[in-house]
Amino acid sequence: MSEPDAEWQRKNCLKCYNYFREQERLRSLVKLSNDIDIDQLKYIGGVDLSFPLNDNKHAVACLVVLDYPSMKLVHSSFKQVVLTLPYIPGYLAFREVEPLVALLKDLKAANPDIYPQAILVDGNGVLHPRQFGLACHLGVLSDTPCIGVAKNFLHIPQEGSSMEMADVKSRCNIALQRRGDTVELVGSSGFTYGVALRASDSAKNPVFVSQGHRIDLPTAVHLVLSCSKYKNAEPIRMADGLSRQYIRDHYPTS
DNA sequence: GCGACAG
DNA sequence: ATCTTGTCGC
Repeated sequence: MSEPDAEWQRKNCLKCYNYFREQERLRSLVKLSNDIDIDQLKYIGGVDLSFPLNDNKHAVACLVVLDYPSMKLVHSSFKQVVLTLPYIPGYLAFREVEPLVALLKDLKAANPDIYPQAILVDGNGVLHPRQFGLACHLGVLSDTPCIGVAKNFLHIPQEGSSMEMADVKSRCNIALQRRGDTVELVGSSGFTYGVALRASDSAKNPVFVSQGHRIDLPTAVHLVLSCSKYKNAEPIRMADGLSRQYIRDHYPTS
């Protein structure tokens, strides 16, 4: 069963708001060189949103800060969100980025000492049709180093067979044998979108790591791996779990 | 026209 | 994204 008016809604949103052009404008502000010195890293952030069941109007955004490298939780904050847009592949940031920027801004004002030197974002960075996913968007708007960590592969239309889902999957099945193994995601244009990373021995499926802002790819991969006990890196697992907990406690069961 | 598509 | 229990393996 498909959803005919989801398609209708998608096309109208794009026409009305020119999100495509907005991404192309902000893309020029992304910095792909490295600002992170892992030896000096003290705090690492994680962000995520959770949604109540049978409710497409509300969500809860969560920011966590963990001590590095102990991965102990040192901060968590939440923001309730009223959603205005549907989820559209390639335009996730327009649905999620604003509350995340607000949470970061509030933390910087209230407790600058624990403001994270880097943030892991649930979604993609430059692994994106216009090389400007949520992790880039959040990084640019907050001027904070960000890394995209996605649990699923986002299809990149114009980049040939090496970036097709079937091809990526088969390459991963062959190359990703144990924790730390990676597969490079390079398009026919020569652009490196990111890597598929096996973050734990027990998780067969990889995460997709890409540069968001002010970080290079090797540093990003190293950092994600060093935060990973399971498939999902601890900062993201924590933000995911706590925002879900918040939903349970603040919204009626449907 | 259909398919493919982070969360 | 969201629902859901136990269960298999180290």
